[in-house]
Amino acid sequence: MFDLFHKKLTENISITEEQFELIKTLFVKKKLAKQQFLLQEGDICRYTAFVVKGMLRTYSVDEKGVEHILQFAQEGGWLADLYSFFTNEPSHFNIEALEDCQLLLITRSSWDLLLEKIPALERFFRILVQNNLVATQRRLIGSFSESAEEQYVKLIKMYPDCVQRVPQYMIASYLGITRETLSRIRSQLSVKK
Amino acid sequence: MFDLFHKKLTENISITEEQFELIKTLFVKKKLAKQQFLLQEGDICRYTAFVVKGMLRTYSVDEKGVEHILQFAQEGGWLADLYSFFTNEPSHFNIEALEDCQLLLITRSSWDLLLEKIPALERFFRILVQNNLVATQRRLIGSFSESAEEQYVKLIKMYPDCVQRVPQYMIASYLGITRETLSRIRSQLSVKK
DNA sequence: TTCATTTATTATCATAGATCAATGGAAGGA
DNA sequence: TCCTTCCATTGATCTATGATAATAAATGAA
Repeated sequence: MFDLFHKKLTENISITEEQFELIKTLFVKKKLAKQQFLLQEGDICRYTAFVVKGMLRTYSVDEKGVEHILQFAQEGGWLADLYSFFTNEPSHFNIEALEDCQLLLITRSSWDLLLEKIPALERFFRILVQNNLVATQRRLIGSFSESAEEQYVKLIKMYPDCVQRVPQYMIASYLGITRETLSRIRSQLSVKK
Repeated sequence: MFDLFHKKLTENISITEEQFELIKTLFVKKKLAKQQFLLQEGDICRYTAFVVKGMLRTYSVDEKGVEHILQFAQEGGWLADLYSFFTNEPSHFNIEALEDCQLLLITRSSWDLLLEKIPALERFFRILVQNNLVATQRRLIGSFSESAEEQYVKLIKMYPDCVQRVPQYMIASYLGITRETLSRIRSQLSVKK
């Protein structure tokens, strides 16, 4: 249960055995069945989640009712609406399990306590957020400078496993295009080969 | 010189007088004339900059030679290619002064030293990066769900001062549209009123 | 002030991707 | 197994924005 968790934590910072014991006590195990929600629009994001097993998506729904996927998270990844988590404002996002999931959750108050006891974790989360920022910036610039086909090809190369596990229409939503357009792109690509 | 800097630092964390003296010694004053570069594509990003006075843009140039603006920074803002700064990989971005600027720069080694001495700063930068992430996520989702006109109107509302100080074609580049399209949008908006 | 350069506007035409609609497959529940 | 629902594909339009080009306006240097 905690193997992957420990591995990910110690990739960027070093923590003692004792510290890890404390960390373990503050994270809560949680199972989520496929299609269940960890967070729903309008609710306050109470948890930051580490994914032990399974896959989830964070998405929002616009005024026309169209879904836009902000991110997928797989084993070893982290999930939360950080804005809502830190401000206690209602979230605009939904977090939904795409498969049966095992998660480790931490509340805001446990989080504060934890950082008080283990300041090194502050760095860990900064790096996490920073990597996320860099990836999001690249995605934004990519959406400006690349065609839908280029973005799709890049996505398959970067996250081949993720693309496998997720229905096409969610890939389309992640790329900011319609499922019809993605379908056309795919058929064009298969002709090219 | 350090007034705004001190104000911004103490907005999110508390630091002692003594600590602030240390911080001051590690930031270097730098003037940049309009059109000068703090960072050029291919170079390693050696500094994280705080903007005391003036305005700058971070942008990249795609294969077709088109510029895409990642962000503007004004008084009180921070600038760097974080990826390059932390990995020492060559940057894909340019950072250019749009006006005569006064900056406070810190190098990576000073930064490491500083965080060692004042761990609370780790939190400060996490919050900074986190706010940037939230803003970038919103911009990304906005580019999926809103028309160019909607995005432009929103931008004027959010950063009216910034839009004033910057030429139209850079606003267009920031929005991911051409200057011609922005021009059309503006003339349509002026008719509507 | 004048000239050169940069920036903004406007018009026309081209196109990537959206929208609407119909069909065929695949998957999950009874 | 059948049936329902969801998902992917394909075709026929439509539309927002891009590309190109010409001109006008603004800016800055001499």
